[in-house]
Amino acid sequence: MQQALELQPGCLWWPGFLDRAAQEALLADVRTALAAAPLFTPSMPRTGQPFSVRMSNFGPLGWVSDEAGYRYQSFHPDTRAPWPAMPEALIAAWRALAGDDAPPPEAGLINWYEPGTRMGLHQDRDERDLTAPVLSLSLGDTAVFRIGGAQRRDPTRSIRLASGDALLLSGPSRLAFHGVDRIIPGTSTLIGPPGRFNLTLRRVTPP
DNA sequence: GAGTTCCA
DNA sequence: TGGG
Repeated sequence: MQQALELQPGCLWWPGFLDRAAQEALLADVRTALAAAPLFTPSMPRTGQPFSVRMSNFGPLGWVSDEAGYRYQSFHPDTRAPWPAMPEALIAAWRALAGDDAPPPEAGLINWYEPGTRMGLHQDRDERDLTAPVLSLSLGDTAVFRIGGAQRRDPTRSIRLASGDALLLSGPSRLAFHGVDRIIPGTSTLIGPPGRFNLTLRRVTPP
């Protein structure tokens, strides 16, 4: 495995973690899942304003957001069907990068970024278990990703996450604010239409 | 509350 | 393009 870059304590970045063949295989898993659990448009709590990014999920629990709030639930908000199973390749990536003591992931959020979409600076803190790390895998066009500290006012830095890259938020960076400023169309030939899938693996409940 | 832009 |  490649050497990880530690952007800040607990934030590890593996550029090129997945080779092209592994990216293609994982993309096929994503497409299979989306055939059963189509992308949905989340909306903001209280206001109902839609996100620009569309989402789906793998695994027993999926992250959703609507006027009722942010939460994890076992079924698709539109179809009401259970989420597709977590692909073995994602479980293997978790085992390889999250650490031997991390309990298996329960949620595999699929975010689809088209050109012009973004994700504002936020913390991942809807999990009941905030000790397990969060693992992110990128497929397709490069994203301009921004990460700061555990407080919104903390300074931030920007990196470019390319197709096949892995990023882990653990320890002191588990609650780091982060977001996606934009994606850069035409930087990958993996998907076809311009855009980026981000797959985020999380443990939700205490083991 | 993960929505929204702008300035150097 | 980077920063905030």
